[in-house]
Amino acid sequence: MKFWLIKSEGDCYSIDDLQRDGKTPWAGVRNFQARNFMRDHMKIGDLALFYHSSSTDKKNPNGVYGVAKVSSLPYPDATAHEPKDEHFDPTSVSKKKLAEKSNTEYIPTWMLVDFSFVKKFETPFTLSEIKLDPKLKNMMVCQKGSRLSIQPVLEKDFNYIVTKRQ
DNA sequence: GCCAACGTTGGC
DNA sequence: GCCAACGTTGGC
Repeated sequence: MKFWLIKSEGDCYSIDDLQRDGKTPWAGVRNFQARNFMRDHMKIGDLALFYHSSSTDKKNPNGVYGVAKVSSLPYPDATAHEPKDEHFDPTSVSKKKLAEKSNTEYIPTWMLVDFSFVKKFETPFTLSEIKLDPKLKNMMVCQKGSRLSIQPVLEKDFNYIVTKRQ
């Protein structure tokens, strides 16, 4: 079993949205490294820290707001082929057309997994808290310029953060 | 709103 | 295959 950190902009899709929905497809990831983690390394039951990024609201600082769980096998991200979608990817569409024309198998560019709600922390474990804690100094998320929206997390770091919020 | 970091694209 | 240009992320 592995552990992850998944980022979402809090005012775009928050832990509250996930709690309400119960489960959601993690659509819109358009970074190969992040996709590879979902497609090649996640297993059903893996746990992830749910991180809110890019907050401008002081009342909702950036940080870990709760826990989510991988709840599906990887499958194609349909939003990549929806022209109206924010994350529409014309390159992936032409790849599909080319495959159909040449009668070869189409391998979807973008794959995702579903995440289901596990818990919401009573108080978020903020980014500044992570940065101040020497035990967490190696976490990817607190390193400068770390833009990766899906990151692997060490089990000890995962447990440390979750335990501190129980 | 600014800007550093960094992934991706495209010309050569 | 290099690298400049460009777009996006995300912290501040």
